[in-house]
Amino acid sequence: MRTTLRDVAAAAGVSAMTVSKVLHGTGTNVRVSQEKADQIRKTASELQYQPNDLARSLRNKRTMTVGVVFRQLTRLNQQNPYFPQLLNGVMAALFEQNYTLALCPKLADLSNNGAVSDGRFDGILWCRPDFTDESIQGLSRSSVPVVMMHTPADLVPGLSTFCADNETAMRRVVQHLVGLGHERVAFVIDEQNEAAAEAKARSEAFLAAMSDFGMQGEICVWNDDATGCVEAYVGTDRPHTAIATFSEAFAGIILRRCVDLGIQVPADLSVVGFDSSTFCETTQPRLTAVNQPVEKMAYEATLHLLNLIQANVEGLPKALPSSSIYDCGLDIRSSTAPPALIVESVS
Amino acid sequence: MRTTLRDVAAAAGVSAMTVSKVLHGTGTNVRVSQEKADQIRKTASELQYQPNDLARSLRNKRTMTVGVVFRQLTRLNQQNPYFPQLLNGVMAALFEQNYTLALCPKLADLSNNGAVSDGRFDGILWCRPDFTDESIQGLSRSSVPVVMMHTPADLVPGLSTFCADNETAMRRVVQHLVGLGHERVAFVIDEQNEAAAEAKARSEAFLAAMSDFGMQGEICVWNDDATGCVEAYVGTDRPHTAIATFSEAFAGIILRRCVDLGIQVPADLSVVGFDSSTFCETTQPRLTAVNQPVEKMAYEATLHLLNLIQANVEGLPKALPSSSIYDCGLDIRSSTAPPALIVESVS
DNA sequence: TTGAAAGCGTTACCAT
DNA sequence: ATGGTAACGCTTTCAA
Repeated sequence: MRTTLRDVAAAAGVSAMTVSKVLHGTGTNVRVSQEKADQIRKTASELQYQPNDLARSLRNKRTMTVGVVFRQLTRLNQQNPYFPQLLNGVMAALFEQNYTLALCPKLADLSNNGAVSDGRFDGILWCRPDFTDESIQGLSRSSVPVVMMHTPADLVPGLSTFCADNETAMRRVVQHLVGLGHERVAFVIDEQNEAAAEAKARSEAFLAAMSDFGMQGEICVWNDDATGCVEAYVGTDRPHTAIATFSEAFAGIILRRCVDLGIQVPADLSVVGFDSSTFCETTQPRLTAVNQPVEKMAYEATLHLLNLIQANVEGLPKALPSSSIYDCGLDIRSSTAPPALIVESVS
Repeated sequence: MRTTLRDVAAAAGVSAMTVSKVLHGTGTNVRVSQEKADQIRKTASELQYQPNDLARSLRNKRTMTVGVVFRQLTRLNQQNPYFPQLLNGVMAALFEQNYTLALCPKLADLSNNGAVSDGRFDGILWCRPDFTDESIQGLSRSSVPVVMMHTPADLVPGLSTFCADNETAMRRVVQHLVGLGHERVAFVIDEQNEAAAEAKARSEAFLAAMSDFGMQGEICVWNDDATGCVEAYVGTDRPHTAIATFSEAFAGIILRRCVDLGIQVPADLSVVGFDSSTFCETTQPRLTAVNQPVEKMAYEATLHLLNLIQANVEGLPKALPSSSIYDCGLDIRSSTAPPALIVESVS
């Protein structure tokens, strides 16, 4: 049996609330004599009293814990630096304010229908942007603050969003590729990300940018092991001379695929990734990629969440949701070059 | 005001406990008619009822959350793969059993004196092996299961430990270096890890192994930016021809330091790291290192913890603590070589 | 098959 | 300056 506040109170010959005041000192209105306070602390220590945080949280409606729901439970590894970057930002913001970080894949289960607020968390950072209409509803009804990462503005009513400027980013990609002389360009999405909110945003931005240059882009969805590479690019009559991808990690997979299939990058095919981390320096060839400041975004999103929580606690009225858009530059490396030869001109 | 179980009960015209049974169905002994059950579920959904997990956990004494206390709050990055590896193992074990992972630097605060069990966690994985006598006491008194990583057996009475076989590992390091012809070898610990439980273990193992070869090893503690390199290794009259380090990350720092100072590795100095991850492939030169299976250890330690939790829940008697020792091979790469020239023979 | 009441451990309010 | 009482939201006896 664990010792409770009451045990301490009994042992010290005072009431439970006196002990509570002394040990957790919320009270301004309640004063305890120094003498008694010392006695209580001594007794608590002798009895090895451990306050039950669950009970405290239940009363205080405060857990000092933030839940992070991530898109996909991937392993942390060099091939996919996105998740570590995200966590770095979140941890930096959380830990300096003594919050606990909870990783809960269970919440990400969409069968939950966005049932997100169950008292365990003071706030939620939602990094899983593929949702259904149902989960969108659930999210916007949440009784605890929710902040969305990688979500275009106004997709989820009432919630603040932190998102890349996909329009400008894709425009830069297209500009770069077209500037190199490419005319047949595809935007390739890995199956895993097909349902992501940003997949739509980037696809549309890509098509629009291509169209502005008087060209027609193509959207492809490929299997997670880039089977599409095999299907479409064996032989010399390749449908595109350049492809942009939804993620850095997927671009990496494609590069390896190209090696397998004897496709020369960038001579035969130019490849552009999304998210430009140190990983891009390690690929063969080094990967040209859109530079999304994931860590910064995560840090600022978390900070924003903490502010919302604070406002919530202080009973302030709900602030209006904000949309933060992050400009993303294009880091040009070695995986893009002019098309080697015009196999067939577009007339 | 959030809707509670009672609101649902009132709306459905039944009692609170009936609702509880229907929605969380613990009861074998209590039966509710299908009709009423459906009605209750319908009402709950209409009212957007969200069970409060805090209250449930308080009653059930179960949070389905495991706290991970780590040694040092470092950023996740390529230069220090230890933490990602650890998390991979922990997550794999936890998430497949639907547990939530909590990262709580607050608990790591030693001022806590090992006050570790506050109801929020069903169990704790302690990856912060530098502790005081006081915290050791606190840990072994914990009312929830605690499993120790990186802790030599029998250091904390009553707790299961998962630890590298430091003795064999250091012996292998010494054997390799001595085999190459080195006679003046140091084991270098970064300040940050000076208090780690394994620092002592590895130091002693190193000295013993050296002694077995009839040589006297030296233990050095260096500043985290390897200032020791500057102090001791500028000029040609270097005290050692080879150094082994406490960690892979620190070895990386030393390698960069050597570049700054014009020390050739491995010609002037051989360097051996601890923990052999992909990082060792990226250093210049590639780093010879002890191969500690961090992810595997973390996975198995977490699994063990979950078993302890399960036993705890089922009211089984406390199992005897176990000590798991992991054999660590030496991955020989390019940072070790025979000493270039004997500057001064040892008589 | 169902309900009432008592608690889990803590804290807030209102007395004294 | 201190104590009694109620409540946070849920579940578990026990009784009907």
